[in-house]
Amino acid sequence: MQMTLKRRETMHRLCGKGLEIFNEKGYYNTSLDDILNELSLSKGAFYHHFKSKEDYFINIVQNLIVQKVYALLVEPLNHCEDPLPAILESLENALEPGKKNEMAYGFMLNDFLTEFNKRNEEISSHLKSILSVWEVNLVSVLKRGKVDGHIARHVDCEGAATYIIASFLGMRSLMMDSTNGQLKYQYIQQLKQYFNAIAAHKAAA
Amino acid sequence: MQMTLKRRETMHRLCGKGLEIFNEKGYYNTSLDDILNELSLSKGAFYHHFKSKEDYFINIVQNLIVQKVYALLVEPLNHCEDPLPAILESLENALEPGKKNEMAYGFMLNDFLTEFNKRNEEISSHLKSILSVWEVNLVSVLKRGKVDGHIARHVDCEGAATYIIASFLGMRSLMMDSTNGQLKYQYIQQLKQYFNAIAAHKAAA
DNA sequence: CTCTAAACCGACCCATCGGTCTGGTTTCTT
DNA sequence: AAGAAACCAGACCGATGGGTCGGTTTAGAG
Repeated sequence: MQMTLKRRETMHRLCGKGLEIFNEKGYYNTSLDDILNELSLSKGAFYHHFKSKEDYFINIVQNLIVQKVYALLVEPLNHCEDPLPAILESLENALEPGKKNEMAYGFMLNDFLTEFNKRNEEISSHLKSILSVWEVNLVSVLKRGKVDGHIARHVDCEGAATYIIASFLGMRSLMMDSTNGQLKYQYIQQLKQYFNAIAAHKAAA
Repeated sequence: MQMTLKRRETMHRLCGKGLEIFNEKGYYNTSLDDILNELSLSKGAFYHHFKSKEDYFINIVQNLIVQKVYALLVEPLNHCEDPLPAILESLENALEPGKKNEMAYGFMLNDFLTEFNKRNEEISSHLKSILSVWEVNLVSVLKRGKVDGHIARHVDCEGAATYIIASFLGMRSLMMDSTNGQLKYQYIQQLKQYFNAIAAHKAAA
């Protein structure tokens, strides 16, 4: 039983540090030794726990990234009254630079998505399925908002969800280097304009 | 003189095929031999014309990609009356799948941007400067639109430009695999909503 | 204290790929 | 014709990095 604990602990350390460095330098630009040296572990230790670099990364995706996306972008939408402000807040939150240099700028789906596209079908599909979860949830929240009278009836919820996701992914691309806080502010402002266009406008209260 | 022509012709073939394959498989995932075999050329030929793979790609960026962006996204905006519809059309155009399988889906700035980020500062900066040209032009066109009374006075043109670019880049991320024509349609529709929000609404005509 | 198996080490293997080098062939110049 | 310069072929080099393998340590069970 203790051995299983040790195993878990090591795997956990590997995954955590792995995500950190992969996010920093990219998957293909990070060698196993880069990570292993950092943790003072050896190749042998690594291959004792994971069958390949790919297997390792999939593990990271499914354990850490999924959780991150869910916590930041999915869950917060499910306990709100008016969806539009809630979505806005979740996006703003996800674009927030992490405390210290840890996991800067929310999460990194877009970078990985692009990196694995046309290069590793397996990993790509895992990442895409994460996006899909987000999208489905967005659509459902938007539809609810329509029923509740917060969103105009003419709005195409699927289209809106896609559009929101696209703008968010693109924003992360633009923010990838320059720590330009301005960008985030601009984005939120413009998104508000868009949300204003699809919100239900109550008869003058 | 003839020699110079030969040189140009070979370099041109190399760049064309290079962009095609790099776009297809990514820069780091494409070896020189991949390209050379396709053209029945040798390493010797290659290194006679370019000093390195990096030099080669920069050549491609500055000759081919710059032109593509300019022709698709910059130039069309400079001879229009109302900027908003013109922008919309240029984006729609840029998302169009190329004829045949040649240069599918407009261009590929976002993919390269992500690939070189944190990996090759030199190439990154070239790519970013292309984005910058686009952005500056967008801003200037939007400002003109404001003066001409097509765009509401309260609009932050810089913010709007950033937002448009972000949504476009993100859209290309989403479209990268699935040949989902639906996506493009959805995007254009939602963008229209946004444009509607920042357009100047003439007093009931 | 032993014995076993999990955990771990690190030298090694090997495929890939950017880049070099040598030498050959075509093309232009004189 | 002949020499130079451009052009190209392809064997080779060196570094990198994923993956392997035999051996060593550690820790819990009996």
